Amino acid sequence: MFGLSEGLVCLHKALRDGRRQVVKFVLPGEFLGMPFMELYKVSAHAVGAVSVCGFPRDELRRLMDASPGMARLLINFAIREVDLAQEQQVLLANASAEQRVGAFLVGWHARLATLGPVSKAVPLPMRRRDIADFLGLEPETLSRTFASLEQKKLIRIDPKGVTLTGLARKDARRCCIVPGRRRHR
Amino acid sequence: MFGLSEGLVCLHKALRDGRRQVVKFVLPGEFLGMPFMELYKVSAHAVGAVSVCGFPRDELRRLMDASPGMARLLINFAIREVDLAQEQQVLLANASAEQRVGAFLVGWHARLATLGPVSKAVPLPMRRRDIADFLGLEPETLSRTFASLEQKKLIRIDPKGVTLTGLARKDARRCCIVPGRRRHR
DNA sequence: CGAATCGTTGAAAGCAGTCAACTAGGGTGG
DNA sequence: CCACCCTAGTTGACTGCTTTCAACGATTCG
Repeated sequence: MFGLSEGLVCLHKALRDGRRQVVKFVLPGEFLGMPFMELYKVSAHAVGAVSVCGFPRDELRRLMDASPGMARLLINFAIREVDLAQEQQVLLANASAEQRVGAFLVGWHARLATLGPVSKAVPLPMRRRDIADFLGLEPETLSRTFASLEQKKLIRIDPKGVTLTGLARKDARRCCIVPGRRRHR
Repeated sequence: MFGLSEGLVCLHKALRDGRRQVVKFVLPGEFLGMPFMELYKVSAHAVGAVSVCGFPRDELRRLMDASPGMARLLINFAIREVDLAQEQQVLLANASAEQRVGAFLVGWHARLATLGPVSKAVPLPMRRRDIADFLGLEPETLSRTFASLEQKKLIRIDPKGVTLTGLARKDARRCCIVPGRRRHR
């Protein structure tokens, strides 16, 4: 099991036909995968330089056997993972391209905010294809959606990221939970 | 935390606009939700008659504190949950309607097989809307896809289920992992 | 038997995917 | 330092799958 101390890692599943499903973007302070997963069913690639921190499985197991608190910690981590995955299911199954992108940008901004103070300028170090594969879209559609959001004055496209000028937390909720209908019109 | 001893339960998230995302169908012998999840973020409704078996949280915690094996058991359960959810992500993000339905039928058949001997006749006790919400489709699309699969002699539509006449395990793989392209044509 | 819901079928529209061409950016070598 | 190349990203045109709206059968339950 590994933890990420610096950089950005992209966890994905290869679909054997060349397409990929990006499962998660891992930020510093988060775990790469689940502990004790015998056979990792996801691959990982670094976005830029990273430094990781390994926990030997045996040692982790000893720690867990010794202190029940450790076990509960890992279970709570697992619960959050499940919840995240299910929220992503909701997004992938029910949201339009614009809703997916909006929810991603707001969520990404919120996650970066947990690492330290951030401005409205949101860096996007990963490739367009990574974001597209995360959202279940094609890079072309992602690009078009960015352009559309910029025309609506909701974002501004920067060299290596975007600036949020109209999207707010509520928009994330609106994107994945609420709005009047689903997709289309 | 609850376990299901008889019947079928449908776990879903309500999206506040009337739509739902069905997260999982729970079969006898499986858990409803995750242990220790403070606030369940999914709802559940029974499909037909069910009998559940409750585990008081405190007792479960004592059990876990007492035996490290118990903790590992729960973590392994959580890992499977995460993997299941991620596989579903792959399906929702990348598969066509036909692939989703095919993968669902094969997977459902396989899960029923773990409960006891089953024939090629697969019962579908849940409503069409439940299946549709699970697969991220509309009931109309699901119905059309069923009809299309029947015309291709891959299934036969029975009164309360379907009979698999051409779908095999490999088709599930083909549906969620392989084929030449993605959706469309 | 009637009513209400569920499921199916039909027709039309829209969003995203595909294919293709073009632009921008980054890195390398001359 | 500039020219070149290669990749990433954008934009355009078009196809088509899925959704939407609507009406029609089927089933279940009172």
